[in-house]
Amino acid sequence: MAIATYHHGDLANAVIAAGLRRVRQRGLDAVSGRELAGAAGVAPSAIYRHFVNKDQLRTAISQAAREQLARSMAQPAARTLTKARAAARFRAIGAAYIDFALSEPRLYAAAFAECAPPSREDNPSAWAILAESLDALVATGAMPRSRRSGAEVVAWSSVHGVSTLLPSPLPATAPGDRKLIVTQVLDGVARSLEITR
Amino acid sequence: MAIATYHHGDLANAVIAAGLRRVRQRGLDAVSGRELAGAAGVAPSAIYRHFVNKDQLRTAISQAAREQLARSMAQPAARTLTKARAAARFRAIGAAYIDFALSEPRLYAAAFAECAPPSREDNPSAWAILAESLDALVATGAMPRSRRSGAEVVAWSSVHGVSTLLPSPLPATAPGDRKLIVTQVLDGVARSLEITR
DNA sequence: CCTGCTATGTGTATAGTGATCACATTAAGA
DNA sequence: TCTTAATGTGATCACTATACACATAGCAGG
Repeated sequence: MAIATYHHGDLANAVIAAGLRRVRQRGLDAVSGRELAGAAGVAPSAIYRHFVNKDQLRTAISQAAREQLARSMAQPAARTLTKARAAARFRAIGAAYIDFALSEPRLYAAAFAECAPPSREDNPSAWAILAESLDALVATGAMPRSRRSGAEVVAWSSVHGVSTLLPSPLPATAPGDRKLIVTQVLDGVARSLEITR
Repeated sequence: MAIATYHHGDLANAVIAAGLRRVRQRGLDAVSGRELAGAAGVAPSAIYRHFVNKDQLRTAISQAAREQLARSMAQPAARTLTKARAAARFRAIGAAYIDFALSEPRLYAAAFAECAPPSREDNPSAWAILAESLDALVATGAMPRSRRSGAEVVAWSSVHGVSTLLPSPLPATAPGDRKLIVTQVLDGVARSLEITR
């Protein structure tokens, strides 16, 4: 943006981007509309042309954070599907999820802030990525078909749980211990879903 | 409290109690110091004699919520320990945790609000309850000793994950489906830890 | 090119919030 | 009883969300 124009042109996205920056540094609770407006070079009240509420603004930021999480979960699908590759990809998706939570804790927290719960419809990409990798497990015979139903929730629960618990309630753990815990949880998921390779 | 005295006598606890009431209705973000002071029949600034910060106040409320959760997890220990009883108790603890999250969603969210992460030291009772039930599983031979190390995190992750995901991201599920999901996750934990009965 | 319509940004105002501080009141112990 | 430290009060400040009347400009149809 060079010369200041009266009309911003893309204020909504600029505000969300500024919000994400703020969230990474200080967390979702620290974002104030005035500050984001200032960062976008605009008067505080201008925001209300694009968001009815501060809550809606928070929701939009949260949604954007969820999209970043989903992007980081995207793993290259192997061309030739084998049991081992399907299992490895499934595991990599879980590891990516946990990695995101550990490397961007505030963004991760914002993504699951109470204000804006994600749902299957709301967040199709992440859910789809997981579902697809589970289908591949069944297709390659790495997981019994009988375990397929509800497997998304079982897998997501474990991964989400450890992602939430690792940074805050169990912060005393050394990086090495962390890695061990992650491995243990991912192994547990595999055992729980009877995944073999 | 009958006659209004200048000195309240137990303001800190009164404020926390009012805060918990507020949290149950509107969530942790909706609590304002002024309101809690009003509920306790005291001037807004009086709170600062007992909490240095609003953040500390939130932390105290969050801690109180965690204590309620731990209380609801307390399950009667059987006198004569059998494999089946140890397994049942372990499962009941997990189910109680999930029940609490579903019946008091705002309280549960407040308990794990980012401001005040619980830790092993901070919240000994819940951790101790879980650890003890795991020890009982090993003692009765319901779980191989090789799976004991780190089992707390594995179990807690799954249970915490589904507790967090069920109310908000997957709210479309019918009560019956919920029950099925809970069963599936608890079964998964048992399989993951190789618990038999 | 003009003319108006509509989306978008500005400035000001209101009410509620966290926080501070000097001061008032009281409980408890010397 | 007197003193002192703990606790509550009231006034005050800076900041925030939000509403509203007004200003500006992009754009469509003549």
